Amino acid sequence: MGSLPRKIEIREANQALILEAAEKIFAMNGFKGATTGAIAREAGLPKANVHYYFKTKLDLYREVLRYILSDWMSAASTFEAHDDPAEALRTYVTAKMAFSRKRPYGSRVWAREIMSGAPVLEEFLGTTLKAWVKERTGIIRCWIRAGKIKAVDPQALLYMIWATTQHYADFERQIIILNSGNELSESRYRQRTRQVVDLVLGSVGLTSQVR
Amino acid sequence: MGSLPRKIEIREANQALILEAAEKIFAMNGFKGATTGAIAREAGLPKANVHYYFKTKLDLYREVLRYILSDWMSAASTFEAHDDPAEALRTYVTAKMAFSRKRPYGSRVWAREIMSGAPVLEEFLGTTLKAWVKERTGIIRCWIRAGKIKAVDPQALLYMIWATTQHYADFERQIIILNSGNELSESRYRQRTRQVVDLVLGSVGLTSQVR
DNA sequence: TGGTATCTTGACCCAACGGTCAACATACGC
DNA sequence: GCGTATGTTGACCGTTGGGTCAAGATACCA
Repeated sequence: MGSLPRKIEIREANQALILEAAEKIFAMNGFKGATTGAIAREAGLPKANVHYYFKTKLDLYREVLRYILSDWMSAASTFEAHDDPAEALRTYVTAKMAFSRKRPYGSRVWAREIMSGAPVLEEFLGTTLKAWVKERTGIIRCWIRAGKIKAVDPQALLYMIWATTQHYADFERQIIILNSGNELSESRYRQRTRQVVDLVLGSVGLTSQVR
Repeated sequence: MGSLPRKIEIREANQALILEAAEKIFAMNGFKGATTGAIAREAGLPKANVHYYFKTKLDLYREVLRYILSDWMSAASTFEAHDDPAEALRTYVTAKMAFSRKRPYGSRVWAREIMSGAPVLEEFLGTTLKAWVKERTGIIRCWIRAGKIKAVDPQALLYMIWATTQHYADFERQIIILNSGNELSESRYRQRTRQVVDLVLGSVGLTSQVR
């Protein structure tokens, strides 16, 4: 199948397998609570094999976070795709909701890392994310000065968007239980995404055009 | 000092000491990641003493959750304190923000429990909380029918309020790092509380009277 | 086909874990 | 003061944890 040497194929396939298993186990139990044995079991490999591809548990954890970060940043980049605040916010919130749906484990690993004091993500938060926030709050301030949206605190708005969208990943279990044990269907989730968009737009004084 | 027998005094004081320490350690590392040794160290007691007051780690964990729940429910009860939606929402959001400020560890233990699949809280969520949500969404639907607020999805609104207010406890570390390493001062936090209230009111079409 | 680099794995090591226990200390009713 | 119930603690136990290793299997190049 693949044209590249089989050895490399195997290596990448196994690494991906382990990373995916690790993301799930770390999401479930956090860094300290996760065991390399559980990760190996989840991946269907012997423990020693996990340690062959990733020297230590911390190395593996760092790799998982790096993997999540790349997806997070690509959702983040949708923010400035539009000039119009309504369109920009709608696109961003929709992208974040999609991320929560597609990678709930990733979101939970992130949340647990922060709750543990962000020992690994500290540097990223203090540099890349901080710069991102500064830029984005600048854009929001522009919108306010231009009278395009209500005068809200940009950071409070950003945090509300993060919190609300990530809630659907991090608290998925709670949402399911409150929904009588049923997962939100694909169509219900799309509907909910629209409702969240409407709430966010409403919070800055923009009424959704559809209604 | 105390008029009640010293033995009981000692017992309650030690239990409270251990519970507080446990809440912090569980918040930091989750159930599996936390160790009874770490809890004992945090409480300034030998490990065996912790096991004297709480038979197993799971017992202690359950007790910590029960302790948190009582505070959570008292914040929840502020919801129906007012007839006017603006006043009710303001009061509720303010109470939840105060809870996040006062008991950040409790909020994080809750979050971690849910992310682990809610093995212990499952029953509470499926009964008490579910009933609470049903009642509250009913109230919100009333407001909508009466034309007092915009027609938003009640559950989506509730989840947004939970997510946003709990974000200030669960992601405290991230917020601090994004704030150049400084905690939000008491006055900044009060200001932020008002900003969050404004966003929530805005999302349902109510403009804060103050502005 | 033979040699080398990479992959696979059961067995193993030691530290740390949750939990127990027996010996001792303290408080309190009598 | 004396006996008993409660509180305190270092030492200990069996298990599980992260990580290692050496011996074998597999893929690749010449």
